Amino acid sequence: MKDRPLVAVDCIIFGFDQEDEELKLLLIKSDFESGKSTWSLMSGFLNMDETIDESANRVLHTLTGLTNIYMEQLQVFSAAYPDPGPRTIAVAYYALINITRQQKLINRYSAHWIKLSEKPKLIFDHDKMVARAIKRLQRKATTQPIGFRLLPEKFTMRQLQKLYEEILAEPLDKRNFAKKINSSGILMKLQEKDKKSSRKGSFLFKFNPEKYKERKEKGFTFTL
Amino acid sequence: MKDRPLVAVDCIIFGFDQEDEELKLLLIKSDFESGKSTWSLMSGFLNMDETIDESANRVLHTLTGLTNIYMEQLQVFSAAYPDPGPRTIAVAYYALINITRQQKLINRYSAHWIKLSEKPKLIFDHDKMVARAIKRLQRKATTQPIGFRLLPEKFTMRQLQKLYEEILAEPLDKRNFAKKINSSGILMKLQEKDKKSSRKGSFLFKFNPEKYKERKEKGFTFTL
DNA sequence: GCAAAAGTGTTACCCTTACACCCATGA
DNA sequence: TCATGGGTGTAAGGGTAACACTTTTGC
Repeated sequence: MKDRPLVAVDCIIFGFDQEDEELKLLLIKSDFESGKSTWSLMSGFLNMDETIDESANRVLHTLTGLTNIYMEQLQVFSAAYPDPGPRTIAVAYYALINITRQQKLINRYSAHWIKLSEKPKLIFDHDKMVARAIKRLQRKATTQPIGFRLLPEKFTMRQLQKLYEEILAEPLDKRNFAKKINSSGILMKLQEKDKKSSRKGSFLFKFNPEKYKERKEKGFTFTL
Repeated sequence: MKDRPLVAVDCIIFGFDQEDEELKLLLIKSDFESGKSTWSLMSGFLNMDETIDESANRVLHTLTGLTNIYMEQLQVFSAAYPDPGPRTIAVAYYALINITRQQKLINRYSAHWIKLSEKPKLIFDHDKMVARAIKRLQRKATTQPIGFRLLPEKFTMRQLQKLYEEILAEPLDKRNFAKKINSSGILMKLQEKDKKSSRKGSFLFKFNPEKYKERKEKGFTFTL
């Protein structure tokens, strides 16, 4: 009989903070060993009665209390973990969540939203996982309409653009961006305006999943 | 202490047959249970002293005797395997190999090259894995110059086009194809001609990895 | 000389990009 | 009335896609 490794599930959790308009990561701080703090991704172990996807969802749910979150498997990382302890392999998932929705449960686990630009060094090969997740997110977000998962239900064109600028790490042209998004026809323009960010106020939009589904069936593909 | 699953490694092995110009899969036929034959991917189990990548290479090497093969991890599949037996998760890899290079070892394992278009039903969730691998290959091949891995060192423009037509499952325009490939500048046109396929003969080409590396460093990206 | 595949350019269209001014509002 | 962000159109250029005829050679 073969030996078996322990299977960990590590979650790269992206959030977009509308306050400071930055992309953030949800990280866990463990203060073991006399003040030397260590940062890591949120992790758990696979149970024998669940699939890996279920496991990842459970881990995320435990931390945030959230369900129905966009999650996708990245890949398996099997680099040797620090020697003592059993052989472990890690399956990495990334998740997209809307930051404002929850804050209660997070603090219980000493989890913190950290700006991507200020990411500390993480344990094990978690840094590699994050790098990989960013690349995947960049591709996915320009290929499928998943960016909306990081925003509240109603959002302004400006917020959406800022989000994509953060994801792609490059500035985008305001007019061209609006043109492209509008021509895709998968957003509903609401009559409401958000007046927080300017005196004039800016129109709110909503993602329209039915419209997207309908177009997709006709061969349309979202591309930014 | 957590329970631990058995970790299998399953290989989706693509080959391009220059004889009949078709994309093929290397599949294993097991004739257990009175004539009822079952098809599957080439599989093995993870050893505790190797990474997953190493494991996949070992499995492939065992079957084909080949080393230095293009392999890439697809993802983990953890669907419930037929009930009896230990809990297993499977890491799928896909590989690209040049069919003509080896045939000896393959037969020992009753492995067969099967046309993609004639793929039988496979055990477990191997069908899902294959479907996934094809999609991945389609994306990768139009994005990075990996198609050459499926051809011998020297090949004609026509063979390359046929290969891409197989991968993408759609016909391509001869002139536009040559134009694009040539303008990428990563092929060397040799003086030799291959005279097997026509009286006139067609020029042979070689992939030029140095040139590709050089261009890539200047920001060039291969796209078909 | 003819059959069979190889090789080669041009044009139209679309999509992408660059770019600047007026509008609405609250203070 | 003015400061602030919101909203909008056009023109040029580059890239993609469609398309047909000539060349070479073995038989």
